[in-house]
Amino acid sequence: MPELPEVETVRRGLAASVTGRTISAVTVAHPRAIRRHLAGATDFAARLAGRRIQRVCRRGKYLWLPVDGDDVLVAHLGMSGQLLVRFPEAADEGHLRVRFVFADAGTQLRFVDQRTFGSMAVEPAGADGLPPSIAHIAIDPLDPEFDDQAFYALLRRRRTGVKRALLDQTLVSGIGNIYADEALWRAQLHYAHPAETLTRQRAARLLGELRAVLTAALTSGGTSFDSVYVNVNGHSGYFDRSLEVYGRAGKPCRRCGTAILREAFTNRSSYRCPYCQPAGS
DNA sequence: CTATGAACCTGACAGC
DNA sequence: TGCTGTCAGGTTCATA
Repeated sequence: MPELPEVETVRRGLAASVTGRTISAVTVAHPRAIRRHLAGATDFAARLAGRRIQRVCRRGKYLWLPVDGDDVLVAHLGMSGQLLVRFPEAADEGHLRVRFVFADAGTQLRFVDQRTFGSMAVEPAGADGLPPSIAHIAIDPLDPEFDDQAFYALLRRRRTGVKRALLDQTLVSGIGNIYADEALWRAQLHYAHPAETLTRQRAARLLGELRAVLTAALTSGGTSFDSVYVNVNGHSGYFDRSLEVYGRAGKPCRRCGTAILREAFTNRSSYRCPYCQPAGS
């Protein structure tokens, strides 16, 4: 599950259902799902068995679960990963990759991932409590520690288009293709606007719109066009109904009525209103 | 440093 | 009913 609102929805679900639980057994059904755990499946399972989950944390699109001892279980959902809380008798999902059984609960945690771009790993926590493997990931805009002024300065130092900058998880995290396009539409910015020439006012407007759209999506439980993006109970969010540009090629802009444009961008798609977000804007 | 493309996978869908 | 091509909320690496 991709972007910040969807991952945060999963984090909240996990926090409510697995915090304080002790893992009794871990089964890795597909080695690719733990490819970032270099020591392999046996070691992965052994390092979690008998450990109690203390919390469920998130930065950007990454989740991590500190367990007793000094280890953390790090997870990234990639494009199609799901973390599901299921009763043991529920049939295995077709793309079940890792199963966590608890000693003290009637449910299991299952990592299901069709495309296997997601992955999990266990590692020792860093000095700051963050998993070392995500030290390169910037803080996200909903984090209370986010420094707006520092963000403007870093943004204007980039010699690239503003959307590219937003998608760079080392500059600001949690934003993907949907919410980048939505925030740019709200801020009336063209995706190729050079980051270095953004005025402070426009950068502030953009950051404000980013926070607004991420927060609104979170309230709806995230964006979901199909059953791939679901919370821990397997239910979809409904923010797709509130999207202004993403996926709306040819449909009228909700602000001016002009047909929304879809253009190739970095091996994927970018959506914009040609009137509200013309080249150069 | 930035930019591009490809790679990693599976499945859904459109068009022929 | 196939088949082929295209596309998908991400990250990372190699090559210019």
